[in-house]
Amino acid sequence: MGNEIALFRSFISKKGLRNTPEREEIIKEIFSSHDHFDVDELYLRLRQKGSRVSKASIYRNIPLIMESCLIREVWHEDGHMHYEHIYGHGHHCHLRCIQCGKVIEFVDQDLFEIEKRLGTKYDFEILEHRLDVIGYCSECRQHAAAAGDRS
Amino acid sequence: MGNEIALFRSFISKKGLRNTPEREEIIKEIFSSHDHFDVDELYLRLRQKGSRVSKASIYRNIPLIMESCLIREVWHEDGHMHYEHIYGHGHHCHLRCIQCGKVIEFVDQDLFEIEKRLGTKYDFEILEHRLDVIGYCSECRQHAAAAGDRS
DNA sequence: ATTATTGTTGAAACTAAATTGCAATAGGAG
DNA sequence: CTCCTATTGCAATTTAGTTTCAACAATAAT
Ligand SMILES: [Mn+2]
Ligand SMILES: [Mn+2]
Ligand SMILES: [Zn+2]
Ligand SMILES: [Zn+2]
Repeated sequence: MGNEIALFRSFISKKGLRNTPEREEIIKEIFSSHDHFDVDELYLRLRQKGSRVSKASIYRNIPLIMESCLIREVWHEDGHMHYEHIYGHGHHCHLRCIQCGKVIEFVDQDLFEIEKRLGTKYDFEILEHRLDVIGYCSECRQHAAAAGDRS
Repeated sequence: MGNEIALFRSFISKKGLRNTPEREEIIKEIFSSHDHFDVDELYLRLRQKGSRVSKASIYRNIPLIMESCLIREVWHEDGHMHYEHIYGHGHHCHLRCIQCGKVIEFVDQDLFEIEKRLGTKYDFEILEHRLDVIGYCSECRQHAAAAGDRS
């Protein structure tokens, strides 16, 4: 999978916009890792590799990368937005540890049933669902138990 | 239901904090409507009723009101956080129209099954789930169809 | 190849949400 | 009532995100 660049290039061209080295650097850096990311992190990663791309350019290009369906917003945390890949990643939801921040991705077919049921009941044309399940992972629960904080 | 005030009062006392007229005004105003709300809106509602409570006090008290389980964060939209009642409101999820902003609250028992399944599979102690289902409501779909935008 | 058009860039200014420092005030325990 | 210290309003600050602007560069036309 190194197709993101080509896809984004053609998306940009089709919109009558221009392919620039900055756009290439940004999209490459985003897809150089499979993790969830945020703007600041991405900016630092680019800088560390010697790129001179500005934060303004990242902020300006993220909406385009979302529009091209390569990434999407996942959650707003610590005062800023976080993103993840869509391309090459398939639909999934998140199980998150409130203590250590661990994230587990999962897919549950029943959610599509629920979606369908809701669409019928409330006469909605449903585009997507986002389920976040939050709690304590096994490590964090063990630590808490050892410390005697919770049951 | 006018019990929120008493509950918050005793929560504040138990924490060794102080009950003030500002806290009373804020909690009363929050529970004077059943709608989702944000800080600015709440501030304006208070001012219109002649309250002199500052925004800083609202920002300082919202975390306490959340800690007392009377309200919670629902979603971050238009650059700021939105909240909703928990007390007197029961757990529910949201179906939202991406076009007009309409929000429908629903409860689906299958979600608790999914929760349970995930807890077992990934060894998590689950605290809660949040499901947002987004799409177009029937009115918005009709308008779009009339305008010939989508199928 | 040259030129014209116009989208893109980095830097800096700006906006708005949320937080914090501070001096004045006021709960509430004793 | 007295004292201790939490809370308040205000203003300053911080930070995410947007916008302005002049220099630049991708692309199409000539
Ligand atoms: Mn993910
Ligand atoms: Mn709700
Ligand atoms: Zn954990
Ligand atoms: Zn609608």
